Amino acid sequence: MAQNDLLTRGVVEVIEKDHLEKAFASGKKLRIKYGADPTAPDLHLGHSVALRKLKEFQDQGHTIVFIIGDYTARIGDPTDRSKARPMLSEQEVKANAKTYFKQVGKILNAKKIEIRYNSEWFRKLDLASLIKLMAEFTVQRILERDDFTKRLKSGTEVHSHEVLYPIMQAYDSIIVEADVELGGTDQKFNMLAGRDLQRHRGLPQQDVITVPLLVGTDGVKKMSKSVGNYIGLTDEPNEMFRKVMSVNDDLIDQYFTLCTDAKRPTEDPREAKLALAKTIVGMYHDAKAAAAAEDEFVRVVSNKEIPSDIERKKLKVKSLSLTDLLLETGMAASKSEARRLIEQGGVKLDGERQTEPMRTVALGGEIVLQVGKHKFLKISA
RNA sequence: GGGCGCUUCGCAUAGCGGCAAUUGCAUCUGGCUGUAGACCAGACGUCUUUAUGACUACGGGGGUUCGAGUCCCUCAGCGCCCA
Repeated sequence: MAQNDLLTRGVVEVIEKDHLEKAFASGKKLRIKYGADPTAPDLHLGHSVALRKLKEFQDQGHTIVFIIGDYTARIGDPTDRSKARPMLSEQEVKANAKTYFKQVGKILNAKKIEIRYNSEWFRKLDLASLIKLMAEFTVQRILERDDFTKRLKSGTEVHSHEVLYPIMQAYDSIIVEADVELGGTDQKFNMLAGRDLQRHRGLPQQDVITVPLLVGTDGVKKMSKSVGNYIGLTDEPNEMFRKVMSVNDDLIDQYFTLCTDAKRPTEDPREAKLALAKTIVGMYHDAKAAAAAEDEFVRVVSNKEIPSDIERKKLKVKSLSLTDLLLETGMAASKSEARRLIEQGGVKLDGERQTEPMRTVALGGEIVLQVGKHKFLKISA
């Protein structure tokens, strides 16, 4: 990829651009810092935006420094009170990191990454040093952060430890001697805090690159696992294909730019999205799987045929009511739900719509049970 | 330390003693369509002999009452204000 694309495609802002360009021109190998959260080891396309950018730098011979924020994770973040996020043990952090880097390896050369756990230095930081560190920032400066301001205005609480996050992240930059820090636009403030601290200590300031936050499949909120609008890097080809196809039309261009190296081939949204889905599945699986997924999609979704590969389940009984069948096979969570689905016309047996909840189903050979549009199950006695 | 208030479906909300309980979002089903979205219709505690049915539910426990989400006491969690 051309060097000028490096700082433009899929990039929102570069601070300081001139400085960074000079550094590139000098041929110096830079240390590029990226923060990772070990609490959520499942990566999705949203993460891939930053990772793909890092990959470009890696290909130029720069060093990617991954900071695993295990220290903060182990303290637990009470901001999200609804979840009462549990503290992670050392083993859990390690296990998460392992799955994390396995997925990162789909994009970056994992062997060349420098991995640092921030517990390495925070564990040793005593109170006196922490106070000294905090003295290097003013409360005003910290409260400038957008979400703090908003929460203060609206009366939502801001826990006092939260103001430490930007400070800790800034400290990370000092320790790993970052030349550049890369992150989503939501990280801008924290990354700039790194610059502040470096300047304050008379160190060279890191440059900051922000990348866009990918909007999720719903077309509204940023992609995240908890919202459920995500496309996971480890999703099965068919599922991945389907999810890409369900992306809002307005996002097609954005997805091409941020998630692939390709360009949108055509104006037609359906065709463009098929190409997009095929490209993305090809990236995280392979071309063969992508082609198969496309066939499957056309067959099942476009032509409404039965999928080629359906899960099977054996039942021990010879006959039972339709409601019980849904319950037994786990296609419905309760009898009431099963009844509801049947009454609303969402249940088919061998392609025939069923409307009678109490009818008895005789099990002999194989029958195909369909619930809703996507759930299929092959049942044998 | 003193005063006030909050806790109801995944989230958010209504609820001045008759409530399986409002509304929005989310979710699910059906319709429409180029997949999705948007849009339209419906559902959204469980169970059954499907009924003006039974049971379980409005933070926990106790009480008043024919009857309590609603009133009283108490415990817990959370928040606001004054000092």
